[in-house]
Amino acid sequence: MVVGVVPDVPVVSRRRFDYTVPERWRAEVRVGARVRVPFHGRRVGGWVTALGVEPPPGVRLQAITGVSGHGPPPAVLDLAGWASWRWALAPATVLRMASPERNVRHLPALPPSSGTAVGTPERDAVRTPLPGDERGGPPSGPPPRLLRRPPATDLLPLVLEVVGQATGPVVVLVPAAGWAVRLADRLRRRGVDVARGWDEAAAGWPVVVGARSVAWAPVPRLGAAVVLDCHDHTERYDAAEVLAERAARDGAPCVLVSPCPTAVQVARYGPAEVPERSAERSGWPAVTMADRRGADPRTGLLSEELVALARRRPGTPERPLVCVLNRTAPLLACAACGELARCDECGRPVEEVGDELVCGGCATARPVVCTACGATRLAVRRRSVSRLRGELEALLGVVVGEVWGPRQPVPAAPVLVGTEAVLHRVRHAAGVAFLDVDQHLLAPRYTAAEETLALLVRAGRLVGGRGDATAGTVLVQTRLPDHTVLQAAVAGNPGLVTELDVRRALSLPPYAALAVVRSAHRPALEGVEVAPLGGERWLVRAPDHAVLCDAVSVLHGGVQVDPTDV
DNA sequence: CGGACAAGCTGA
DNA sequence: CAGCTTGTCCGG
Repeated sequence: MVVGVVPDVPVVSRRRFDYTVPERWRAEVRVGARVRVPFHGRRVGGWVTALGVEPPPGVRLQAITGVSGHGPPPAVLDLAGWASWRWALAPATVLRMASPERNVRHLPALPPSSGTAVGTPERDAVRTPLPGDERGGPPSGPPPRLLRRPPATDLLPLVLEVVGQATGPVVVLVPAAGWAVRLADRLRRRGVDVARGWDEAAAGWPVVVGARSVAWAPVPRLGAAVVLDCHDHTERYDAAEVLAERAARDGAPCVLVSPCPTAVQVARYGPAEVPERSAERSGWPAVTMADRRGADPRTGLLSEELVALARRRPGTPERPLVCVLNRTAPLLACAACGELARCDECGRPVEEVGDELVCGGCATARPVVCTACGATRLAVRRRSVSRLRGELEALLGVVVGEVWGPRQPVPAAPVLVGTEAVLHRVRHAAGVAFLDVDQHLLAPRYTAAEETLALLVRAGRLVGGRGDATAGTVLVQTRLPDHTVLQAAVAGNPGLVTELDVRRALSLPPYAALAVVRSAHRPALEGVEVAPLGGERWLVRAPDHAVLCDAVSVLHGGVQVDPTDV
């Protein structure tokens, strides 16, 4: 018996290596199984991707040295092959995400209430080896649904509805592990059997709930997929897109929900199903703006509106007033009128280089003149974070705690100051104040507007929707009060964000597909546009992902597809 | 990735 | 030319 194995060594995992299987492991060696193999003088892990293969002539095969346990089922192996093409990742990198953290030798029994198994692992299927992006037409299922639901919506009824209608295992993808635990508990209280780990998912539990990696859950064939907060993006790949692709392959219904679907998702899945205007508005938080254009640069972060908010809604350690401030590059503002100095072409902040203002994004240069009032003196708007805490304490007369890192404990204080990470560390807030929301809006990334809206969504969850009488409020301090993201948040209407027009004008996704390649020399790629980004980084642009991914597939590493920091 | 081996550099 | 660094190749 000869099997094809993908070694758990990223650089060589695009190739398949063949091994013989000694008699004692034949029963355990399935497609997807984790095995140990001798490889180039050492032993490494690997995944069986094909059974009964014909080895190339003239190679003397070695035998596998063990079976570690279960691995991803055949459908997930195929999905991993697609994902490694789609995001230019080594197959081993993707397969690790699709494999259990600890070896799983035996699958547990199914829960008693679920009666019959909703999915049985395919034991002897013979699959095409990785990489394998040549796929047959998917079974026709319903098209994915993109639902826009405001931040304060309870999505349990929606999940229960999908679970109730599904004819196979349901995978629910949520944006964070804590959310997954809470949702799973609530589902169990409603009598739903939710898998507690990789092994139970593989055994055929009817519902699997989790963050990112649940997109790779070892379910042989999906009954349905649900993605909550589908706008939430991950670093190397998009888990929501993985799960949607998987549902399409299995002909399963897929529901993607978000308060603020991205422009790319609207282009891919069609316009979102939008709730009634007043219902959506009442699920968004009450957002007020503090226009800081006329503010003194030295007191620019401490507005009257902030003081009023602290008076009106004094925080408690359980429900603090949260102040968000990003520690990023300083911005330039007009010393006379306070207008931010931005690029005429693309609107991003500029830096002073010699006697010119140069755009950090498109490198367009212009003279040092304020476009609003014509003054020629600009002031650096740099923040001293340590000073801010003291100023807030003096101004508000209460203890102010700092939360800057993801690790340190959250201090028990009625007022907290931190970077946007603080929004992930607190569950409830009396109010959230973005002390300088322009830092987020003008971040040098084309997704800055969408990411800022997503931050306002997070803030909205902490304070509650304006339809709730006990809810808090969100304050945004800005010199860009006309920005569509802020207008949309104030109106509780994400439909006001006209991101697609901007993207079309600048040939950005979804009107193009982008990748960043790290290389000392200009990469020689066919059929795509290559432009230098500086610092050994190159921007690759193609009309769509198929062209882009095919082009960069000749490179062996240093490729990031769908980067946001360009 | 990491070992094997070849080609290139250095100092006596 | 030994002894070392750097580069290239390749794995079943």
